[in-house]
Amino acid sequence: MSKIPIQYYLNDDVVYLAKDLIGKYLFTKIDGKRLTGGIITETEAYAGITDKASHAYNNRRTKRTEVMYNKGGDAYVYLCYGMHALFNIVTNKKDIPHAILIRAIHPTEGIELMLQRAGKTKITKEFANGPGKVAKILGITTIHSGIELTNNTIWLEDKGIVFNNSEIETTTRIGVDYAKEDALLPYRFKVDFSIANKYNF
DNA sequence: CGGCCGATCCACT
DNA sequence: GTGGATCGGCCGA
Repeated sequence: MSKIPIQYYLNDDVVYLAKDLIGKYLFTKIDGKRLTGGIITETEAYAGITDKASHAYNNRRTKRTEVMYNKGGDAYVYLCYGMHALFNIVTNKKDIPHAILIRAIHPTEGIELMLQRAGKTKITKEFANGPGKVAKILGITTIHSGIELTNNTIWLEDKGIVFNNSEIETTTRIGVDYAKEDALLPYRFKVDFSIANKYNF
């Protein structure tokens, strides 16, 4: 067990962290018994009060976004389009509302349970390639917003997987056209399914 | 209090 | 590649 410690999440460079999270393991044990998880293969950085794409832009504080102002290492989960839970990791110090959206994983642990949660029978490259799907197969819902990732419900581990820099694609973020010039920032990082797959984790 | 819409996904063509 | 599902959060009145 090599759970990532709280200090990791306090780093003040959210874009660096978003890229560094590629290759880390994300695990959940929602019912306290059964483990599910996989390797993070896609992330997006949301850089706080100066980032027009962030829920915390212009220091906006609401009941929903309040957990983004916690110190790094908490989960921020919110509902999108009325039906999809989206899982984010809060980073940086208290009152600096940075967060990283986990957009895709490469499933490795608890495959049967994850297939069951998704209502699928086999793993394809489409299985865990969107943020709504990731939360669904891991059993994450909005009730988990605000919990600490150093506990045993949702946590990350570093097992030493490092992708080559050339294997990590950097692009603009998805679905943030409303953020105008900030929609052009290179804050999305992803490893293609076929690349993660060839390592045969 | 009413109305708009989103850090999406899937079925269907 | 397109449109419908579906609802909490947010804003303006």
